[in-house]
Amino acid sequence: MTAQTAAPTRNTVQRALVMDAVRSLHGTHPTSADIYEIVHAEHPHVSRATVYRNLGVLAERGEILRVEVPNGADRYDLRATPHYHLKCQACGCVLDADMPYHADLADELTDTHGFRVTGHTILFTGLCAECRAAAQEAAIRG
Amino acid sequence: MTAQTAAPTRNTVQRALVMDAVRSLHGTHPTSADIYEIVHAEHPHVSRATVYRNLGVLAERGEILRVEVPNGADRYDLRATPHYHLKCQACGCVLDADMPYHADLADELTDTHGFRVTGHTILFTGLCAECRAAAQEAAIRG
DNA sequence: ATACATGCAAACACTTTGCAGCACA
DNA sequence: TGTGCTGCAAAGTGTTTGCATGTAT
Repeated sequence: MTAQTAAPTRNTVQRALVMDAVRSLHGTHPTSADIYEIVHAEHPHVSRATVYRNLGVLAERGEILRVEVPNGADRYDLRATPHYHLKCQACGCVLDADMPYHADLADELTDTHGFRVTGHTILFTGLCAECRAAAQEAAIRG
Repeated sequence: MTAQTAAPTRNTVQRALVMDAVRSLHGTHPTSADIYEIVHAEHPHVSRATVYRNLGVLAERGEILRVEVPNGADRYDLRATPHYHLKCQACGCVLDADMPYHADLADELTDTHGFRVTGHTILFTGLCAECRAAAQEAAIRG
């Protein structure tokens, strides 16, 4: 095992701005676009590429959590402990799931075909409260 | 409840070709690109849009299963019973997980915030056998 | 006959990248 | 003072859509 070279990082203003934006949007599972808008509103010179790059760096460092959503933009959050998510099929919003984390879920795998499992995600799908209400409205009107 | 209008579908040659391609690739979790290539090789006039549209129709009808993979192309398979998947972080390949389906997993949710859960997916991540071997090779060489 | 389906190309959403200049350590 | 970072724009990937034409029922 060679010495793990620490990821070289500089503390740039832009990086701090991205981190601040994520912090300020804590709990809303913002997309990179949301974060870009926050940062860009105050500092118009900051580019989208920089936001993406810094979100990547911060996620790699474990300072923020990247939630990869199928068929939708990646979302970010401060919460670094593993947990699951709910995604609305209608509006695409994402919520944290209030449910214990199954750290040993991979133990249930009977045959991994040589695969080395390092983690897992669970995504619940359905309709959020708002979209459920909207759907009901629409049903009533025919 | 108004009568559920059956999804109108015609049995076109193109639809059959897409279905055949999925069948022939059963077990490999092909992407839409894989399926398009198969179909297009034999029938060059078939367009990408048609393949996408038909994959959508077939998935909606339940004849095939759409596996939505975060940060990667959607994959399709014949197997219609719900099950979980393994995704290699290095090469992006997808395998079926040999693991019982937790039909009542959503019961563990203690607070759904008004969300009506209709389903869930579990995606295990890690390294497939091939990429594991490749990584080891690389480590030995330094 | 008439919708649904097709083919084409353009648009779309999200993300990455090449490159020249800048600035943190 | 050098390498990591930035901004810009362009390219890349995967998918959808507008529209005129075709075809299954």
